[in-house]
Amino acid sequence: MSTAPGAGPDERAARPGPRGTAFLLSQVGAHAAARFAERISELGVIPADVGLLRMIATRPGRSQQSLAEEMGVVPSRVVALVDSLERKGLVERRRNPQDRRNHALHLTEEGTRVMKEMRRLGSAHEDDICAALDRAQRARLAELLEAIAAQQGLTPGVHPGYR
Amino acid sequence: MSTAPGAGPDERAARPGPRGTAFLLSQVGAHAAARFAERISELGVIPADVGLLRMIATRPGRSQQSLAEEMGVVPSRVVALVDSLERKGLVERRRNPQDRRNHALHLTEEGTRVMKEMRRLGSAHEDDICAALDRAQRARLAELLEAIAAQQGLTPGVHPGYR
DNA sequence: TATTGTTATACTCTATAACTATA
DNA sequence: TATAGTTATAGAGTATAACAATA
Repeated sequence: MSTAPGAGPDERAARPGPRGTAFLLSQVGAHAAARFAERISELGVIPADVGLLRMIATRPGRSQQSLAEEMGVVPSRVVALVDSLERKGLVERRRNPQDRRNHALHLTEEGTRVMKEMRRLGSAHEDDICAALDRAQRARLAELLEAIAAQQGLTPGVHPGYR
Repeated sequence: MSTAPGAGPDERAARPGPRGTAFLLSQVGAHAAARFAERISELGVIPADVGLLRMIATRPGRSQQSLAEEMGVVPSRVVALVDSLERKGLVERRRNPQDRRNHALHLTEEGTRVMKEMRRLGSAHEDDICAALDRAQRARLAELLEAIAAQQGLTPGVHPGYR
Protein backbone atom coordinates (compact mmCIF):
# COMPACT_ATOMS: atom_id res chain seq x y z
CA MET A 1 0.00 0.00 0.00
CA SER A 2 2.96 2.27 0.48
CA THR A 3 3.92 1.45 -3.11
CA ALA A 4 1.24 3.66 -4.62
CA PRO A 5 1.55 3.52 -8.40
CA GLY A 6 3.22 6.73 -9.51
CA ALA A 7 0.89 9.34 -10.98
CA GLY A 8 2.43 11.39 -13.76
CA PRO A 9 1.55 14.98 -14.52
CA ASP A 10 -1.22 13.91 -16.91
CA GLU A 11 -2.95 11.91 -14.24
CA ARG A 12 -2.58 14.69 -11.73
CA ALA A 13 -4.28 17.07 -14.12
CA ALA A 14 -7.19 14.62 -14.35
CA ARG A 15 -7.69 14.60 -10.59
CA PRO A 16 -11.29 15.37 -9.72
CA GLY A 17 -10.69 18.42 -7.58
CA PRO A 18 -8.93 18.93 -4.25
CA ARG A 19 -9.75 16.79 -1.28
CA GLY A 20 -12.26 18.71 0.84
CA THR A 21 -12.35 19.39 4.53
CA ALA A 22 -15.29 17.03 4.99
CA PHE A 23 -13.34 14.21 3.40
CA LEU A 24 -10.35 14.95 5.61
CA LEU A 25 -12.58 14.89 8.66
CA SER A 26 -13.95 11.52 7.70
CA GLN A 27 -10.53 10.14 6.76
CA VAL A 28 -8.71 11.31 9.87
CA GLY A 29 -11.69 10.40 12.05
CA ALA A 30 -11.79 6.84 10.74
CA HIS A 31 -8.07 6.54 11.26
CA ALA A 32 -8.35 7.77 14.84
CA ALA A 33 -11.17 5.33 15.50
CA ALA A 34 -9.20 2.41 14.07
CA ARG A 35 -6.14 3.25 16.12
CA PHE A 36 -8.24 3.54 19.26
CA ALA A 37 -9.82 0.16 18.57
CA GLU A 38 -6.33 -1.34 18.26
CA ARG A 39 -5.27 0.17 21.55
CA ILE A 40 -8.22 -0.98 23.62
CA SER A 41 -8.13 -4.47 22.14
CA GLU A 42 -5.44 -5.21 24.71
CA LEU A 43 -8.16 -4.74 27.34
CA GLY A 44 -10.39 -7.19 25.49
CA VAL A 45 -13.03 -4.58 24.65
CA ILE A 46 -14.30 -3.02 21.43
CA PRO A 47 -15.18 0.67 20.86
CA ALA A 48 -18.90 0.09 21.40
CA ASP A 49 -18.12 -1.37 24.82
CA VAL A 50 -16.33 1.82 25.82
CA GLY A 51 -19.38 3.99 25.36
CA LEU A 52 -21.53 1.53 27.23
CA LEU A 53 -19.09 1.26 30.13
CA ARG A 54 -18.80 5.01 30.35
CA MET A 55 -22.55 5.47 30.41
CA ILE A 56 -22.95 2.87 33.13
CA ALA A 57 -20.11 4.39 35.13
CA THR A 58 -21.66 7.83 34.78
CA ARG A 59 -25.05 6.72 35.98
CA PRO A 60 -24.99 3.31 37.67
CA GLY A 61 -28.19 1.33 37.87
CA ARG A 62 -29.65 2.52 34.62
CA SER A 63 -31.72 0.22 32.43
CA GLN A 64 -30.82 -1.27 29.08
CA GLN A 65 -33.68 0.58 27.44
CA SER A 66 -32.34 3.94 28.54
CA LEU A 67 -28.93 3.03 27.14
CA ALA A 68 -30.45 1.94 23.85
CA GLU A 69 -32.31 5.22 23.61
CA GLU A 70 -29.27 7.37 24.36
CA MET A 71 -27.02 5.43 22.00
CA GLY A 72 -29.65 5.44 19.29
CA VAL A 73 -29.58 1.68 18.87
CA VAL A 74 -32.16 -1.06 19.10
CA PRO A 75 -32.61 -2.79 22.51
CA SER A 76 -31.51 -6.17 21.22
CA ARG A 77 -28.16 -4.66 20.32
CA VAL A 78 -27.70 -3.61 23.95
CA VAL A 79 -28.49 -7.16 25.01
CA ALA A 80 -25.57 -8.44 22.92
CA LEU A 81 -23.20 -5.76 24.19
CA VAL A 82 -24.13 -6.27 27.83
CA ASP A 83 -23.93 -10.05 27.38
CA SER A 84 -20.36 -9.73 26.22
CA LEU A 85 -19.41 -7.30 28.99
CA GLU A 86 -21.00 -9.57 31.56
CA ARG A 87 -19.13 -12.59 30.20
CA LYS A 88 -15.92 -10.60 30.59
CA GLY A 89 -16.90 -9.78 34.16
CA LEU A 90 -16.98 -6.01 33.63
CA VAL A 91 -20.66 -5.31 34.33
CA GLU A 92 -23.43 -7.08 36.15
CA ARG A 93 -27.18 -7.09 35.76
CA ARG A 94 -29.11 -6.71 38.98
CA ARG A 95 -32.81 -7.36 39.21
CA ASN A 96 -34.71 -4.35 40.39
CA PRO A 97 -37.02 -5.50 43.25
CA GLN A 98 -39.40 -2.60 42.60
CA ASP A 99 -39.85 -3.47 38.95
CA ARG A 100 -38.61 -6.92 38.16
CA ARG A 101 -38.86 -6.28 34.44
CA ASN A 102 -35.76 -4.17 34.17
CA HIS A 103 -32.12 -4.88 34.88
CA ALA A 104 -30.10 -2.32 36.78
CA LEU A 105 -26.62 -2.22 35.28
CA HIS A 106 -23.52 -1.76 37.42
CA LEU A 107 -19.78 -1.96 36.87
CA THR A 108 -17.95 -4.69 38.70
CA GLU A 109 -14.69 -3.96 40.47
CA GLU A 110 -12.91 -5.28 37.41
CA GLY A 111 -15.06 -3.03 35.25
CA THR A 112 -14.00 0.00 37.29
CA ARG A 113 -10.39 -1.02 36.93
CA VAL A 114 -10.76 -1.39 33.16
CA MET A 115 -12.39 2.05 32.98
CA LYS A 116 -9.30 3.48 34.64
CA GLU A 117 -7.06 1.69 32.15
CA MET A 118 -9.18 3.04 29.32
CA ARG A 119 -8.63 6.59 30.48
CA ARG A 120 -4.91 5.96 30.49
CA LEU A 121 -5.05 4.52 26.97
CA GLY A 122 -7.23 7.43 25.93
CA SER A 123 -4.57 9.93 26.93
CA ALA A 124 -1.87 8.02 25.08
CA HIS A 125 -4.16 7.82 22.06
CA GLU A 126 -4.76 11.55 22.21
CA ASP A 127 -1.02 12.25 22.24
CA ASP A 128 -0.48 9.82 19.37
CA ILE A 129 -3.17 11.24 17.10
CA CYS A 130 -2.31 14.87 17.82
CA ALA A 131 1.46 14.40 17.71
CA ALA A 132 1.69 16.81 14.77
CA LEU A 133 0.14 19.66 16.77
CA ASP A 134 1.35 21.78 19.66
CA ARG A 135 -0.83 22.57 22.63
CA ALA A 136 -2.37 25.70 21.13
CA GLN A 137 -3.16 23.95 17.86
CA ARG A 138 -4.86 21.09 19.68
CA ALA A 139 -7.04 23.52 21.55
CA ARG A 140 -7.83 25.29 18.31
CA LEU A 141 -8.76 22.03 16.61
CA ALA A 142 -10.99 20.95 19.49
CA GLU A 143 -12.73 24.32 19.33
CA LEU A 144 -13.46 24.00 15.62
CA LEU A 145 -14.65 20.43 15.99
CA GLU A 146 -16.89 21.35 18.88
CA ALA A 147 -18.46 24.11 16.82
CA ILE A 148 -19.24 21.63 14.05
CA ALA A 149 -20.53 19.02 16.49
CA ALA A 150 -22.87 21.52 18.12
CA GLN A 151 -24.17 22.90 14.84
CA GLN A 152 -24.72 19.39 13.48
CA GLY A 153 -26.70 18.40 16.55
CA LEU A 154 -24.31 15.73 17.83
CA THR A 155 -24.79 14.65 21.42
CA PRO A 156 -21.58 15.16 23.42
CA GLY A 157 -19.91 11.85 24.14
CA VAL A 158 -22.20 9.81 21.91
CA HIS A 159 -20.45 8.33 18.90
CA PRO A 160 -22.58 7.94 15.76
CA GLY A 161 -20.79 4.65 15.12
CA TYR A 162 -22.78 3.08 17.95
CA ARG A 163 -25.76 2.84 15.63
CA MET B 1 -32.44 10.18 21.42
CA SER B 2 -33.20 13.83 21.91
CA THR B 3 -34.81 12.92 25.23
CA ALA B 4 -31.52 12.23 26.96
CA PRO B 5 -32.25 11.41 30.59
CA GLY B 6 -31.35 14.47 32.65
CA ALA B 7 -28.01 14.29 34.43
CA GLY B 8 -27.96 16.01 37.78
CA PRO B 9 -24.92 17.64 39.38
CA ASP B 10 -23.90 14.40 41.07
CA GLU B 11 -23.78 12.54 37.79
CA ARG B 12 -21.87 15.34 36.14
CA ALA B 13 -19.23 15.13 38.86
CA ALA B 14 -18.89 11.41 38.17
CA ARG B 15 -18.17 11.99 34.46
CA PRO B 16 -14.95 10.26 33.48
CA GLY B 17 -13.04 13.30 32.27
CA PRO B 18 -13.54 15.68 29.37
CA ARG B 19 -14.08 14.42 25.86
CA GLY B 20 -10.75 14.58 24.06
CA THR B 21 -9.83 15.91 20.67
CA ALA B 22 -9.27 12.40 19.31
CA PHE B 23 -12.79 11.42 20.31
CA LEU B 24 -14.20 14.54 18.70
CA LEU B 25 -12.31 13.74 15.51
CA SER B 26 -13.73 10.26 15.43
CA GLN B 27 -17.23 11.43 16.34
CA VAL B 28 -17.44 14.26 13.84
CA GLY B 29 -15.68 12.17 11.19
CA ALA B 30 -18.17 9.32 11.54
CA HIS B 31 -21.02 11.81 11.36
CA ALA B 32 -19.60 13.38 8.20
CA ALA B 33 -19.18 9.93 6.64
CA ALA B 34 -22.74 8.94 7.49
CA ARG B 35 -24.17 12.13 6.05
CA PHE B 36 -22.14 11.71 2.90
CA ALA B 37 -23.39 8.14 2.53
CA GLU B 38 -26.96 9.43 2.81
CA ARG B 39 -26.34 12.02 0.15
CA ILE B 40 -24.80 9.75 -2.44
CA SER B 41 -27.40 7.05 -1.90
CA GLU B 42 -29.59 9.06 -4.28
CA LEU B 43 -27.05 8.19 -6.98
CA GLY B 44 -27.31 4.52 -6.05
CA VAL B 45 -23.72 4.28 -4.86
CA ILE B 46 -22.04 3.66 -1.51
CA PRO B 47 -18.94 5.41 -0.12
CA ALA B 48 -16.59 2.62 -1.19
CA ASP B 49 -17.81 3.04 -4.77
CA VAL B 50 -16.80 6.69 -4.72
CA GLY B 51 -13.15 5.95 -4.05
CA LEU B 52 -13.12 3.30 -6.72
CA LEU B 53 -14.76 5.54 -9.32
CA ARG B 54 -12.37 8.35 -8.54
CA MET B 55 -9.35 6.11 -8.88
CA ILE B 56 -10.58 4.76 -12.21
CA ALA B 57 -11.37 8.27 -13.44
CA THR B 58 -7.93 9.46 -12.40
CA ARG B 59 -6.13 6.68 -14.21
CA PRO B 60 -8.35 4.84 -16.68
CA GLY B 61 -7.39 1.36 -17.74
CA ARG B 62 -5.85 0.33 -14.47
CA SER B 63 -6.18 -3.23 -13.19
CA GLN B 64 -8.19 -4.49 -10.25
CA GLN B 65 -5.03 -5.64 -8.52
CA SER B 66 -3.55 -2.17 -8.56
CA LEU B 67 -6.77 -0.80 -7.07
CA ALA B 68 -6.77 -3.43 -4.36
CA GLU B 69 -3.20 -2.55 -3.50
CA GLU B 70 -3.82 1.18 -3.32
CA MET B 71 -7.00 0.80 -1.29
CA GLY B 72 -5.38 -1.70 1.01
CA VAL B 73 -8.08 -4.30 0.47
CA VAL B 74 -8.09 -7.86 -0.75
CA PRO B 75 -8.60 -8.46 -4.52
CA SER B 76 -11.85 -10.34 -4.03
CA ARG B 77 -13.29 -7.26 -2.41
CA VAL B 78 -12.55 -5.28 -5.56
CA VAL B 79 -14.33 -7.93 -7.58
CA ALA B 80 -17.50 -7.36 -5.58
CA LEU B 81 -17.24 -3.57 -5.86
CA VAL B 82 -16.55 -3.63 -9.59
CA ASP B 83 -19.35 -6.17 -10.10
CA SER B 84 -21.82 -3.81 -8.50
CA LEU B 85 -20.55 -0.78 -10.44
CA GLU B 86 -20.71 -2.77 -13.67
CA ARG B 87 -24.26 -3.90 -12.93
CA LYS B 88 -25.17 -0.25 -12.43
CA GLY B 89 -23.54 0.58 -15.76
CA LEU B 90 -20.94 2.96 -14.29
CA VAL B 91 -17.75 1.09 -15.20
CA GLU B 92 -16.79 -1.55 -17.71
CA ARG B 93 -14.14 -4.23 -17.76
CA ARG B 94 -12.18 -4.44 -20.99
CA ARG B 95 -9.95 -7.39 -21.79
CA ASN B 96 -6.40 -6.33 -22.39
CA PRO B 97 -5.27 -7.96 -25.70
CA GLN B 98 -1.63 -7.86 -24.61
CA ASP B 99 -2.29 -9.75 -21.41
CA ARG B 100 -5.67 -11.35 -21.36
CA ARG B 101 -5.43 -12.08 -17.66
CA ASN B 102 -6.13 -8.58 -16.48
CA HIS B 103 -9.15 -6.35 -16.89
CA ALA B 104 -8.65 -2.72 -17.85
CA LEU B 105 -11.24 -0.65 -15.98
CA HIS B 106 -12.94 2.33 -17.58
CA LEU B 107 -15.80 4.63 -16.68
CA THR B 108 -18.83 4.49 -18.94
CA GLU B 109 -20.50 7.69 -20.08
CA GLU B 110 -23.00 7.19 -17.29
CA GLY B 111 -20.10 6.69 -14.89
CA THR B 112 -18.60 10.01 -15.95
CA ARG B 113 -21.94 11.69 -15.46
CA VAL B 114 -22.29 10.21 -11.98
CA MET B 115 -18.78 11.39 -11.11
CA LYS B 116 -19.86 14.90 -12.01
CA GLU B 117 -22.94 14.55 -9.82
CA MET B 118 -20.77 13.31 -7.00
CA ARG B 119 -18.62 16.39 -7.14
CA ARG B 120 -21.74 18.51 -6.92
CA LEU B 121 -22.97 16.52 -3.92
CA GLY B 122 -19.50 16.74 -2.41
CA SER B 123 -19.61 20.52 -2.46
CA ALA B 124 -23.04 20.59 -0.89
CA HIS B 125 -21.85 18.11 1.72
CA GLU B 126 -18.84 20.28 2.47
CA ASP B 127 -21.05 23.31 3.03
CA ASP B 128 -23.41 21.31 5.20
CA ILE B 129 -20.72 19.85 7.47
CA CYS B 130 -18.79 23.11 7.78
CA ALA B 131 -21.86 25.34 8.17
CA ALA B 132 -20.67 26.41 11.62
CA LEU B 133 -17.39 27.78 10.26
CA ASP B 134 -16.51 30.78 8.14
CA ARG B 135 -14.09 30.57 5.25
CA ALA B 136 -10.98 31.30 7.33
CA GLN B 137 -11.97 28.73 9.96
CA ARG B 138 -12.50 26.07 7.31
CA ALA B 139 -9.06 26.69 5.90
CA ARG B 140 -7.63 26.55 9.37
CA LEU B 141 -9.37 23.26 10.09
CA ALA B 142 -8.19 21.73 6.81
CA GLU B 143 -4.64 22.80 7.65
CA LEU B 144 -4.72 21.14 11.07
CA LEU B 145 -6.27 17.97 9.68
CA GLU B 146 -3.72 17.79 6.90
CA ALA B 147 -0.92 18.09 9.43
CA ILE B 148 -2.35 15.16 11.36
CA ALA B 149 -2.95 13.11 8.23
CA ALA B 150 0.63 13.63 7.05
CA GLN B 151 2.17 12.84 10.42
CA GLN B 152 0.02 9.73 10.78
CA GLY B 153 1.09 8.48 7.37
CA LEU B 154 -2.33 8.62 5.71
CA THR B 155 -2.36 8.48 1.92
CA PRO B 156 -4.10 11.55 0.46
CA GLY B 157 -7.50 10.61 -0.92
CA VAL B 158 -7.49 7.08 0.48
CA HIS B 159 -10.07 6.50 3.16
CA PRO B 160 -9.12 3.97 5.86
CA GLY B 161 -12.72 2.77 5.82
CA TYR B 162 -12.08 1.07 2.50
CA ARG B 163 -10.30 -1.72 4.31
C1' DT C 1 -52.74 -4.03 27.54
C1' DA C 2 -48.03 -1.99 27.89
C1' DT C 3 -43.19 -2.49 28.90
C1' DT C 4 -38.44 -4.74 29.61
C1' DG C 5 -35.60 -7.72 28.08
C1' DT C 6 -34.55 -11.87 25.25
C1' DT C 7 -34.26 -15.11 21.43
C1' DA C 8 -34.62 -16.58 16.62
C1' DT C 9 -33.78 -15.41 12.26
C1' DA C 10 -32.05 -13.29 8.34
C1' DC C 11 -29.28 -10.12 5.91
C1' DT C 12 -25.02 -7.52 4.85
C1' DC C 13 -20.25 -7.07 4.79
C1' DT C 14 -15.91 -8.88 4.39
C1' DA C 15 -11.97 -12.10 4.53
C1' DT C 16 -9.84 -16.70 3.41
C1' DA C 17 -8.85 -20.02 0.44
C1' DA C 18 -9.66 -22.80 -3.50
C1' DC C 19 -10.20 -22.44 -8.28
C1' DT C 20 -9.93 -20.91 -13.63
C1' DA C 21 -7.63 -18.75 -17.31
C1' DT C 22 -3.94 -17.01 -18.97
C1' DA C 23 1.16 -16.17 -19.14
C1' DT D 1 5.39 -22.05 -12.02
C1' DA D 2 3.41 -17.40 -11.39
C1' DT D 3 -0.23 -13.99 -11.90
C1' DA D 4 -5.16 -11.69 -12.58
C1' DG D 5 -9.31 -12.45 -11.48
C1' DT D 6 -13.20 -15.20 -9.68
C1' DT D 7 -16.11 -18.17 -6.80
C1' DA D 8 -17.38 -20.65 -2.62
C1' DT D 9 -17.61 -20.50 1.97
C1' DA D 10 -17.66 -18.92 6.52
C1' DG D 11 -17.57 -15.50 10.15
C1' DA D 12 -18.76 -11.09 12.35
C1' DG D 13 -22.02 -7.55 13.08
C1' DT D 14 -26.53 -5.88 13.20
C1' DA D 15 -31.57 -5.28 12.45
C1' DT D 16 -36.43 -7.18 12.60
C1' DA D 17 -39.81 -9.44 14.64
C1' DA D 18 -41.72 -12.86 17.64
C1' DC D 19 -41.65 -14.10 22.40
C1' DA D 20 -41.63 -14.47 27.88
C1' DA D 21 -41.92 -12.29 32.13
C1' DT D 22 -43.65 -8.68 34.70
C1' DA D 23 -46.39 -4.66 35.49
